[in-house]
Amino acid sequence: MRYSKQREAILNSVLWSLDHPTAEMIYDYVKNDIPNISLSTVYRNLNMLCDANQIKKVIMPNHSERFDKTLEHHNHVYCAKCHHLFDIPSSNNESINKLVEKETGFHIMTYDIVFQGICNSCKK
Amino acid sequence: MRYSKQREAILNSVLWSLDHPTAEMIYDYVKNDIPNISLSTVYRNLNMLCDANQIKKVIMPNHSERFDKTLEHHNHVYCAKCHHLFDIPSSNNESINKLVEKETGFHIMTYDIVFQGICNSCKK
DNA sequence: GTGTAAATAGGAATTGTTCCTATTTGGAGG
DNA sequence: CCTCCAAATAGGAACAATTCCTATTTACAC
Repeated sequence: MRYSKQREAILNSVLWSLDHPTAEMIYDYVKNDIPNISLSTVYRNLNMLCDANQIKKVIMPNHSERFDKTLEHHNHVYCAKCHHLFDIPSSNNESINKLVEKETGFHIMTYDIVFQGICNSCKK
Repeated sequence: MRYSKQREAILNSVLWSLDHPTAEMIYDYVKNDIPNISLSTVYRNLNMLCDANQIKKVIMPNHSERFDKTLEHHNHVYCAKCHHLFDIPSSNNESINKLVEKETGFHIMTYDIVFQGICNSCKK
C-alpha cells in the first residue's frame, strides 16, 4: 500500500476521533486539510485501512457504517435519542464464539452486538 | 389495518418461508399470485406487519434487511459463503440486557447479535 | 530524471428503501 | 345491494449510502 497524504489524513481523523465517525464525518473533517478530497477516496481508504487491520468497521443496522480506532473485538450500545455510539469492553469473546460453534456447527469468523436504548444523559 | 389481498399474500410468504427472506425475495414470490404487485407495497406491508408485531425485521449489517416469522427474540448466524441466515434460540435475554444496563447506565430497548462464519455444509 | 503501477478527483451508477400521487378497493352504514 | 370515503395500491420518482468508472496525478524503484 503506497503512501498517500489522503490516506494518512483519513487514518489520523479516525485515530484522533473521540467518537465513532461515519465516512461523511471523516470526509467533512479531512476537507479542512485537503479541500478537494473526494468522498470516494474516503470510502476507498477506509475500506483499505480496514482490510489492513488498522481500523475497524462498526456495523450499524439501518444507519450508515461507522469506523473505530479500537481494534480489539468489543460491543457497542447505541442511543436511540442522541445517536451516539458507546463502547462496551467485552471479555469473553472466545467463549461465546465456541458456544455458538458448538450449537450450530459453524466456524465462527466474527460477530457484532449492537444494543439500542436511551443513554444516561438522554434519560434526564 | 384494513384487509388487503396483497398484505395477506406477503404475510403468508413470510409465514411459510423456511428461510429469512429479503423484501426482494418476498416480492418475487408474491408476484406469482399477484403479478402487478409493486415493490413499494411489499416494503410498506412488511413494515406495517412489523409494527403490528406479526413478523420481525432482522438486521443484517451491510446487507438488505430480512424478515422473520419467529417473534421471540433470538440471535442469528450468517454464512459468509452461502449467505443463508440461521436461527440460534437464545435463553437469557433478560440477563444480558440487565448486565449492559448495569455496565452503561443505559435503558436498553433491544439488541441484536449476528454471528458470521462458514456453515456446516459450506465447510465441506 | 524517467517509467509505471497505484492512487486520486469527480461524477455516474448501483443498491436498498422510502416517498409521492393518481387510482382502486374494503367494508361500514344506509 | 348501493354509496361513500378512508385506507391501500401501482408505478415510478426520490433519496441515502456506497461503489464503480475513467482520465489525470503521484509515489517511488531504478
